[in-house]
Amino acid sequence: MTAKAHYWLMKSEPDAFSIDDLKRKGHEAWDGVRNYQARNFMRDGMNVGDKVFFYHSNCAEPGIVGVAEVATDAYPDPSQFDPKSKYFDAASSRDKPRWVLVDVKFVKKLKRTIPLKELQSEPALAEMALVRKGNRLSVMPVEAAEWKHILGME
DNA sequence: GCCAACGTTGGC
DNA sequence: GCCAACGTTGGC
Repeated sequence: MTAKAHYWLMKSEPDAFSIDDLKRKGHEAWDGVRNYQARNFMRDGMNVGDKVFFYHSNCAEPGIVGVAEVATDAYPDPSQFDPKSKYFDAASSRDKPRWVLVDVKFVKKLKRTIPLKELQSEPALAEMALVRKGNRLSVMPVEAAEWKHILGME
């Protein structure tokens, strides 16, 4: 794993866990990721201190609402071992955990939501996975130039 | 709530 | 290893 700093975007449904929840709690174990690509980004790409855009999905105004920071290295997601959890995975074992998570901590709320619509209309962001049709990744990398550009839209 | 897009599963 | 069926995501 390289020590290169990365930027990321992580999606959450505000009904389940919003930027205000993160602000109130200060930090959160980002459990429930059950997609291999998203897992690999957390496991192989993330470093403590990396900055993360917090994105609200599946809501009235989807968009980027805040900034968080990676607070831990990846470790096994405990919910995969809990038969009562909706994230339980019977095919995973403690010896060979299939799913990992990182903790994220609150950095700030943006002054306003930057709506998906605006992100889609920015030529500088056309390459982002987020704005491409049909994308469903819940954890994705963001280029440094894209990061700066988006912060400039606040 | 609808449905398009996409990942995963499982029959063959 | 193909691919149809199925489940999930997420914008609208």
